[in-house]
Amino acid sequence: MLIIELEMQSDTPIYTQLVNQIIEGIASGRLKLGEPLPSVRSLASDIGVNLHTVNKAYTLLKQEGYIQVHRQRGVVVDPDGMPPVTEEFMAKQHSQLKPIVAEAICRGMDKQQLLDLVEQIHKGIAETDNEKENG
Amino acid sequence: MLIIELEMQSDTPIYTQLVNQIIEGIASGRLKLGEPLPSVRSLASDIGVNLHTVNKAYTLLKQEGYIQVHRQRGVVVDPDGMPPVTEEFMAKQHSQLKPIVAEAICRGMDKQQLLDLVEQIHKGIAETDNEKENG
Amino acid sequence: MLIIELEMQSDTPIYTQLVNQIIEGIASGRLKLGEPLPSVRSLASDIGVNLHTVNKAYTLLKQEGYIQVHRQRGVVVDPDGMPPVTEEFMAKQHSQLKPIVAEAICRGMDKQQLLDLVEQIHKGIAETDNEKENG
Amino acid sequence: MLIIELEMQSDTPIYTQLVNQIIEGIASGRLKLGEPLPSVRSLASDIGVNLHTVNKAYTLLKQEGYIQVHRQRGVVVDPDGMPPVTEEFMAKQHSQLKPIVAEAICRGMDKQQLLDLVEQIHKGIAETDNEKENG
DNA sequence: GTGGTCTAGACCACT
DNA sequence: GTGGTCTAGACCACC
Repeated sequence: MLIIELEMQSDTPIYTQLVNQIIEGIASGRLKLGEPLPSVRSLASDIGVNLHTVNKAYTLLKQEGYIQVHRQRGVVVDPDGMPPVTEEFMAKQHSQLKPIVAEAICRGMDKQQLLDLVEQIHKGIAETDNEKENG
Repeated sequence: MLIIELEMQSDTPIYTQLVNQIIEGIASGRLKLGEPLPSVRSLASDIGVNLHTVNKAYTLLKQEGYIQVHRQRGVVVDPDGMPPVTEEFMAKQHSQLKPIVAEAICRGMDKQQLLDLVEQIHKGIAETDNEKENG
Repeated sequence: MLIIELEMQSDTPIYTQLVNQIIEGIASGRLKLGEPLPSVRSLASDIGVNLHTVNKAYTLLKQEGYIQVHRQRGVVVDPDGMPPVTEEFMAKQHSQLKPIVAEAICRGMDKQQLLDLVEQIHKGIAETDNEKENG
Repeated sequence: MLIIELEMQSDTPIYTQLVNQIIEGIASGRLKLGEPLPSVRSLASDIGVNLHTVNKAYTLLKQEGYIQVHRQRGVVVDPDGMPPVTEEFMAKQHSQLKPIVAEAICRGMDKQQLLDLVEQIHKGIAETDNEKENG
């Protein structure tokens, strides 16, 4: 089971934190394709948030193609694979990264430092992935 | 003068878009240290938003150390330089980058593609800077 | 509940008076760590000011680390403790105290009188704290 | 002559900075009773601010009894001595000190640290005073 | 119902 | 004319 850690005083909405952590779970391999996720009800009670909040997160993940929601089988990580790298997605990545990169430049981080940071984050997420490959 | 382009129907608050674009302006060298920014009122009327929205953006930029409100020269890019790379800043960068990297991994972008994207964005911002150097 | 007393004709902005009184409430122990504060709207209507004025006070207190906006519990005194004594804070204290001390010297208060005044104010704030300890 | 140092990007109005620095000049003994101050015009041009700003500072200092303004002799530190410690003054000191002390308590400065800080500031101002005594 | 955001319009302090 | 403050009223996102 994926361990969800929420910061209730963050400015990031809870449903967004949920979405992010589930996507990170998939990216890291802790959640495998086809693997079941807890029901809206049980997850909501587990992490102590409103049903609507979990529901919103699941709805978003479904819309973007990360999960499937079946009446009987429940919620599962989409067994047919992840959504592709669309132009729309690239545009979103670009617009999200731009202000981050700009701020880094302003404060004097050079390009290599920034790339190192991204690489470090990538490693931090993907290393569990290797365990999956070997497991 | 910096050209501000707002997306009024974006989910990103207008004041945040303003903050980002001004930071990008500084990062790109289009806005130089000590350079004056338009007054709250004139910028607000120029871009067609309320004065308070611009004021909020300026207040945030001031708090983070990007600009100063000089009693005689008005609002200027902080002539004493940009805020440093603090631990707090690195933590913010990390938490902002993490979900972006995770989503990229999920969708099958490999590490190099991601690094290339960041590098491309970096170039896109910094190239105006070079024009300044050479100009 | 903390009793807020505002002087509407003071030259001190209302939001600053609010910030000060809430900080005094925490210092005196009348507001404990983790204790909830009234919502922006209810406090605004209670003390008869605009919602934005209260909001500005809360925003400042949040930025300085005195309070948190918890997504479920609402606004609370930061349960993780108060902000530390940073160099920046000491510098602010110094620059605020300097003109006060200078004026006292001019008017002939000697050092001991001044120290007594500070001690008296300190007691005045901290004594409620003792009541809490003993109560 | 008193050296005036203004911070144009401070949130403290320039006229207030002027008032404070002149009072500190008197407190430290660098400005003696009866000593002449520069005219509004010359001071304004010296420090590069508007006439009105200097005028406002002098007006306030006169109202509080720190200086005298004569048509012929010009502006002088009041030769008859400084204003006394009135109840009104004590009330002002109290209300100014209260939020400073409260914030110090919140952040964990103990009473002695605070008293030490005040004493240190007092010394910093008054030590020039001794030179006056000996001079 | 909560805080967050935006608008519109007003007054004041400062320079 | 500048920024700072305050008000009033509105809509939205979140829970």
